Amino acid sequence: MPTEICVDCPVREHALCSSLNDEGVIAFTGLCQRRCVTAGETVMWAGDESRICANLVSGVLKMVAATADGREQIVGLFYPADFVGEPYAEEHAFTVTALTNAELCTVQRRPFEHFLEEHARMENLLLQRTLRALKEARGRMLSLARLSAGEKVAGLLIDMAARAERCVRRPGLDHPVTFDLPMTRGHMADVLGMTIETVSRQLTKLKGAGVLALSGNRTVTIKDAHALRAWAAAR
Amino acid sequence: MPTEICVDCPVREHALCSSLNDEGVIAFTGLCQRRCVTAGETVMWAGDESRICANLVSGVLKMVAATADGREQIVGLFYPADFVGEPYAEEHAFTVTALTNAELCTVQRRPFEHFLEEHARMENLLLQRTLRALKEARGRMLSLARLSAGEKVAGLLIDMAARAERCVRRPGLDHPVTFDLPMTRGHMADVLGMTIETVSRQLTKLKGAGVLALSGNRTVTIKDAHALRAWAAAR
DNA sequence: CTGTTGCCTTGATCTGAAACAAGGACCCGG
DNA sequence: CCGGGTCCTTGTTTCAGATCAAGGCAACAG
Repeated sequence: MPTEICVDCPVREHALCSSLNDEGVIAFTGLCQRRCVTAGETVMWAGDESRICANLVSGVLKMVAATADGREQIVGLFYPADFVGEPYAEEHAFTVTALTNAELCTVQRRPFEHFLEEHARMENLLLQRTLRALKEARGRMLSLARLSAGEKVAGLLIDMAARAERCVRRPGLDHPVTFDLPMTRGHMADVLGMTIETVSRQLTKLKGAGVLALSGNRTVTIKDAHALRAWAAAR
Repeated sequence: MPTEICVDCPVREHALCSSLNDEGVIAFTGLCQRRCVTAGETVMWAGDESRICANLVSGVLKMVAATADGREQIVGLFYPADFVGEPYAEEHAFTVTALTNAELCTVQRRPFEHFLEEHARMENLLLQRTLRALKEARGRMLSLARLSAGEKVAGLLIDMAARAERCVRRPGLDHPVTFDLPMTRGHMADVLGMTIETVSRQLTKLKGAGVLALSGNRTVTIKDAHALRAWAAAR
């Protein structure tokens, strides 16, 4: 039977742990440690020794790549149940920072690698997730390199809406949908490889075209999902 | 003892197969089939069912992502010993095409997935390689989104020189090094998210600055590796 | 109530790279 | 030797998005 730390875990069915039987969960729990971080706190620093990995329990994290002179690019976002960290790497290549308050279930990297050896189903699930993350990263390379500002913003809105929807409603992105952006304009710019000003202008343009309504800085209503998709594909 | 197909395999020590003992190699060989492709031939089509995976034996392949209206971005290059394909995916997300004549050692996807289950060391090696590919893809996201044309070209030259060097000489990228570019200007542009013209102009600029010498379309001499690195980091 | 701070919008200007256009070098087949 | 590819370079023009600059607005502390 799973130990106490896990019984009320909100991501028990979705995180890597879902690959384990009760016995496995008990063994894994012995290696894990819960950790809470506050918004803005950095969990892993690029260049530091890769000592821990983690399953994200709640909150949102960003992974940031940076040039020597300080230009930054968000190269990954992590949501609850996602796996974070770089097993088999000696040091972290990127910095991981909390966008919101967050809760992590951390494991030491070495013991985790060893644990994988003995739990093939978890290793396999990690492989499948890594392959999916790789596919997603490649898709984003296309987007960063070849889409216009308008396409990028529209695409990101669709992604975020889908993710927000999945939490509250069944899928199907049609007819007015209202949700809160999980990030600031600045973070959107960092994800899309643009500047804050350009993101803001594109949102204003979308509003002017009657595709969106904006209220406050964070709340968005998609008034015309069809038009938004067209915008994402062609503008 | 490995079967005939493998005894003279040039990547036997570097491909996924290196994780197998002789027994494993024999079993794996039973699933494999050699296939030769000519430059320009497409090996996997985006949208097609994912039916095969492969180890690249010789040659170079590109993986291309494309928008609906035809804009393209190379999201990965494959060199000998690299693993190509999308296990656990129902269909290919990207198109893979040979840049040069190439030789592949192909496996049916399903039997391969099944084989992995029974050969944990190969699965683990694939996991490690996938993690490394993911890290590389993320690094390229930074480059695509935030570097200038000059930085991108200089960086790619350094990468290609390092890869060429590794084949002929010991590492150490100092003092004049001459090598052949493994791709056209057009491919460089597709990798870097730019146009042919801009690539060409940057090379001309590098030549003018005395950092490079160009002879013919493909042959490059790095005359000042230090300056080239500076160019990659700052221009 | 007021000053501060963080986040967002909007306007004006600038600029790097794309787009467009023309021509050169090389290769190959006939 | 010629004609037609393919690939590369170079010049000119154009434009999307960056940069610079100025406020607006809400939340919050004092």
